[in-house]
Amino acid sequence: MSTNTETPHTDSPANILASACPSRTVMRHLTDRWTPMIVAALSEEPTARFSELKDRIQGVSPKVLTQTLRSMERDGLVTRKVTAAMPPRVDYALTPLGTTLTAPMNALRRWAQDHMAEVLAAREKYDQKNAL
Amino acid sequence: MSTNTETPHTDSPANILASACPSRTVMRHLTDRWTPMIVAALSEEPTARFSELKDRIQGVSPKVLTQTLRSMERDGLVTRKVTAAMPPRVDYALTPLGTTLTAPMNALRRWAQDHMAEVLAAREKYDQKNAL
DNA sequence: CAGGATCCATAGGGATACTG
DNA sequence: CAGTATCCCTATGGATCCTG
Repeated sequence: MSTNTETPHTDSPANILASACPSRTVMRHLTDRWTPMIVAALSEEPTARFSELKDRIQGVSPKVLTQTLRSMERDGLVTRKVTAAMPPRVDYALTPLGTTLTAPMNALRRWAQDHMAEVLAAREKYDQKNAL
Repeated sequence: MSTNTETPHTDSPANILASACPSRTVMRHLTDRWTPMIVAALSEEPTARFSELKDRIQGVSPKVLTQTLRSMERDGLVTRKVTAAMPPRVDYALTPLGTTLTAPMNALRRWAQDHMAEVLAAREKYDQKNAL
């Protein structure tokens, strides 16, 4: 496909640390406030309606949930299937690409949950030392 | 320690999806704009000076880098060692706790880098379909 | 039900200049 | 060198009301 016959599949100069690298925009979306939670919810319940998501992800507003879902859809992480009817029904699910995200994303989720206490303790200690 | 003699070590009701759960604040810090990059940098180079970090993490301003490092220090992820001298020298490194983060965090980083092209392609396709 | 529309608040973060 | 100090801006996200 390319004129370069060397390094056939190692052609990933992508680097988060480089400011011009597009992978940064990818990373930023992955770290959007609600993205990890949507991934978490959809990895537990493979397909979910809008209001199911809204209920399971406590505290998210409909507007922002929509925004984030759209962004994820645009990035190819999520599918949106509309079933025209009354009342309307829209189902969200992870794409194959999105599914490959669940492992790393849930790992991060677990880290946050598992180390919550340690982090909280560290914060207290830090705040004490540095004069509340 | 507790009056509850059951489920001795399963006492982690931490859940990202619950709005009141403190793990959310942990997660939010993990997904701060520059946190993943600092973890990436410090996992490659175990100890680094301020300006080294600033150079390796392209585009970060000194102010925001300081902010993020402070926040990570407070959360117990990073140590800050000052060597008083002229010129001053400050070294940053991951704590043991912070080190346990490198795996999940770098997994996410790799995902972003490895799937960059796919995501970019998905975006283009989406934008075309939905009238640029 | 699934959002779109609107208005609004704030905090995250950028640029620059300065200092111990 | 390793930051602070300032000023500023806009993008993220919250609240509320409305609609196909």
